[in-house]
Amino acid sequence: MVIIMDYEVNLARTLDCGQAFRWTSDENGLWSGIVGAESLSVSQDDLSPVRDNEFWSNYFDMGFDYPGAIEELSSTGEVMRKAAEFSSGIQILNQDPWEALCSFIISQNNNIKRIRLIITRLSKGGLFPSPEEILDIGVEGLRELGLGFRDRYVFDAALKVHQGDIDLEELKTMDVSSATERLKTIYGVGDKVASCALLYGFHRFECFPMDVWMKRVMADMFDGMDGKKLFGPLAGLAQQYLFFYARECFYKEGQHE
DNA sequence: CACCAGGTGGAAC
DNA sequence: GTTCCACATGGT
Repeated sequence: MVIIMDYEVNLARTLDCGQAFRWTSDENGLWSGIVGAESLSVSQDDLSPVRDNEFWSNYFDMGFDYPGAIEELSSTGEVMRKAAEFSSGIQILNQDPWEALCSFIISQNNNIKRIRLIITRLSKGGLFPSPEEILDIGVEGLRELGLGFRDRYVFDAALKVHQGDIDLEELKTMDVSSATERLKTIYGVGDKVASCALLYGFHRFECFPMDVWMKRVMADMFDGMDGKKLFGPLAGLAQQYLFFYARECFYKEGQHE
């Protein structure tokens, strides 16, 4: 028996689940953001600006078969089925690779609120700075923007991209393990940041970022199993669902104790 | 005023 | 190989 679940993009979940850091909503549920040189305001009630525009349709990953993916992930067990159902509507955004890389470098040993704060300051309300602009800001300038000890990390990423040691276009064509190793040559980029950059900036769904939350999830809900092996080509999506489910339900106060 | 946050590099064992 | 720790800074 095939169970068809009704699927609808959930704008708030998609933009506020911790994969992107530059979207804000007003009290009426109007979401505004800037991607590259494009800006958009959109609401759950009217997603047509997304559906009818090639750029935004791609950004919101409208071409991917989420209902099918949910069905496939659900077959791995009841916990995953529940998490996918709870998180249904979250799309994995096709973010700018450079911005995603920087954003997740900044995310380390940091909280989401302050990650947003720093990225907003870096962007000065407009475009996210290019590698060259980061170099121009300089390590001291980055420190003044509140990056803390991550200033050197972002600077080194900018330097390596600028010099061509890291070729973002080439990364798109490389297999995941090679791309991971390449990204890890950046000072301050380890397995977790590399996998976030590849998942959110390069749409590599087999990446399974292991942060403190996902370590808890795999230990508590999956008997310490390897998420990458368990969820395979859809591991990244599974991770996003489980991350959201963990934070908003499973470990939330008053739930499951 | 302590303690924490979508980790990582480096030293010590 | 593994474990421990400093790292800046804004929020609670």
